[in-house]
Amino acid sequence: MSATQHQRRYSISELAAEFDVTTRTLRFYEEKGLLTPERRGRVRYFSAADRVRLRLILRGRRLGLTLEQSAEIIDLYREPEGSKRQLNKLLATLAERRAHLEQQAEDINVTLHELAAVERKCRKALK
Amino acid sequence: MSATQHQRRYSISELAAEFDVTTRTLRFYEEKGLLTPERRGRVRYFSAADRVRLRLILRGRRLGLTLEQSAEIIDLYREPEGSKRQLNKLLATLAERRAHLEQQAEDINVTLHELAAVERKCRKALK
DNA sequence: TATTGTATTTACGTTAACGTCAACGTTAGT
DNA sequence: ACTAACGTTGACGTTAACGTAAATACAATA
Repeated sequence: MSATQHQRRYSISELAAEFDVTTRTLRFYEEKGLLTPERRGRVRYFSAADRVRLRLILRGRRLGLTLEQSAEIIDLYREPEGSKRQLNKLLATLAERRAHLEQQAEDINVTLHELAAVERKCRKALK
Repeated sequence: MSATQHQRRYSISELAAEFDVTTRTLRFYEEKGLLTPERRGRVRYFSAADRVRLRLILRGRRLGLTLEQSAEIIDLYREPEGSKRQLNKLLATLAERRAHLEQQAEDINVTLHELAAVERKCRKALK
């Protein structure tokens, strides 16, 4: 099925260091069901899939999303399945998310322009 | 100096309704020093300047900023003044903010593309 | 064997950004 | 005078997203 499977696993501190978060954060995300590391004994080992999910979670965090919202988005990434009704609901959710993101993009644009204006004034004042 | 001065004032519920926030929120923002309504007796009356600040705060909120961060940004909008050292520090702050915003913009772009891919799959599955 | 390093669970603490009463005052209309 | 609508000041409650500390386990190493 799949090509060369890299069965690479990550210890909690490894993953924490790579993404610059604490181990507490990773355990917390597991507690919330966002990460599902394998256990060897009591010790956690995170998979490549966990790593991807973590990346998505942190991206959401940078955008000011709650964990629940990030979880919802990650959920969207699964193969779209289900009844016609379910698929339509999924489309609606996607539209909502997009609207949010576009609003944010607009906010960013406006702010960047305003900050640029401040910067010009500032440079002018420096001369 | 200034042109026709609209000395329009806003009651707390007026402003709350316009921006779709609660009065509690506005009082909270005042408490935090982000809004400084005039008082007639005990009653608050918000100025056009307050209205602008509120707009900025809410924009920041949509971007996931804390009130403190929004306050900092609003602060940047005052006339750039002070020593050369102060101006340089201001420039540094501006650069920081811009970096953040550009990171967010990038995150949004990536996410939008990913969601678009999901949407395509979804529409395909609907046929 | 003792220490160091890394991991675990449990559990209480913290901060931001409000929500939610409670008790009360003022003004306009009936 | 009574009610309704709108305002006020406390002050305690709530939720998310971790921080932090305590007690414990296990492995490698000096």
